[in-house]
Amino acid sequence: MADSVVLDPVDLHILRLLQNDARTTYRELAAEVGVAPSTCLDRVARLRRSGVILGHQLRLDPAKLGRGLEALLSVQVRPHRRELIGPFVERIRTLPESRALFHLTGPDDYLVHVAVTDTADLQRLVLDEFTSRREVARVETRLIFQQWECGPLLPPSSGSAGTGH
Amino acid sequence: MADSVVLDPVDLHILRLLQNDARTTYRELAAEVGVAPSTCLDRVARLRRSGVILGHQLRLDPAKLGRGLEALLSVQVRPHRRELIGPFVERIRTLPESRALFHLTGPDDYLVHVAVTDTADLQRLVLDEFTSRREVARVETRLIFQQWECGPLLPPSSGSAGTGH
DNA sequence: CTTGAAATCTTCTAATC
DNA sequence: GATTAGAAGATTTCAAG
Repeated sequence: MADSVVLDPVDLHILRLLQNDARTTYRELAAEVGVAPSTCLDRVARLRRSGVILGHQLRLDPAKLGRGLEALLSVQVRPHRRELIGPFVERIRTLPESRALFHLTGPDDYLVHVAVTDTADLQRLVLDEFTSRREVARVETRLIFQQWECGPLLPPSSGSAGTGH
Repeated sequence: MADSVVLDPVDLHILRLLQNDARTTYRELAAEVGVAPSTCLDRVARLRRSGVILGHQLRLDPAKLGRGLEALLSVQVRPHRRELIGPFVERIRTLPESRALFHLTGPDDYLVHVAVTDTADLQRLVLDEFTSRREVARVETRLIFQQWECGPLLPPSSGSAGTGH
């Protein structure tokens, strides 16, 4: 299920192009990669089936939606037991302010990436949704000055990833 | 530039649908929202022009690409001056292991989300690309057990965001 | 993997409300 | 000013080689 997949240079080329712009047409992909459009269709369908491509996502600007302030919240959940962390995760995941949630090693159990209107909104969020919860032992808030997406995700340098199956 | 934009219920409905699946056709959007396909085209084009929609992105599974271990690195850069942090950011952004980079308030200046092959790969990355740099004063590594994407990004509850421009 | 054709989708113009 | 209908042009998709 989590095993890596064998990718040839054509797959990698297609993935790089689609990561650059997920709306690139099969015709353009074909011209760029040097195969027929139907081959690109076939490759992309296979990459979807094999789970390499999880989906197509819209990137939105939170500031344009009235959520111009972003922050990371480090949260300790104590005691750190399944019957407490399950509901915690579910609640945090469904908050409209939450963008991403990580379960981590280390003293802080969770990291929550949130997008809010302003500092007052952030204060409300921390007080009403985090520190008010019995299982939340500690919350540390850090504001995000700036963030960057990084280059395309590709297999480690060898070129074809792992041993496949 | 970062001002929020006025969105009516049709825009919000379209955004919700596209965040669910960015490949939804205008025809399907139209049927769901209750307007003509050409209207959907128009709305989406406007949302792009106004900057609400930044682009279309492919979501990939790092594990399937041979990067089954993810981690967050907290980094202190000292002294924290522009002539040092500029090259640092540029270098980290272009690492194939980097997925996202945040400049933060608080004692740790940067948070780097990385995807690597295994713990040996992570050790190499930390030693060769972080602690070996003169301006990196401290690196704290936390492994990611699990991560979740959260619900669709929408304007704060009032329904239409901000005052527009 | 490619060709080629059919179905579907995107996109534009003109007309309408 | 925004929306719709309809038509032309692309694109996607499939079957056959």
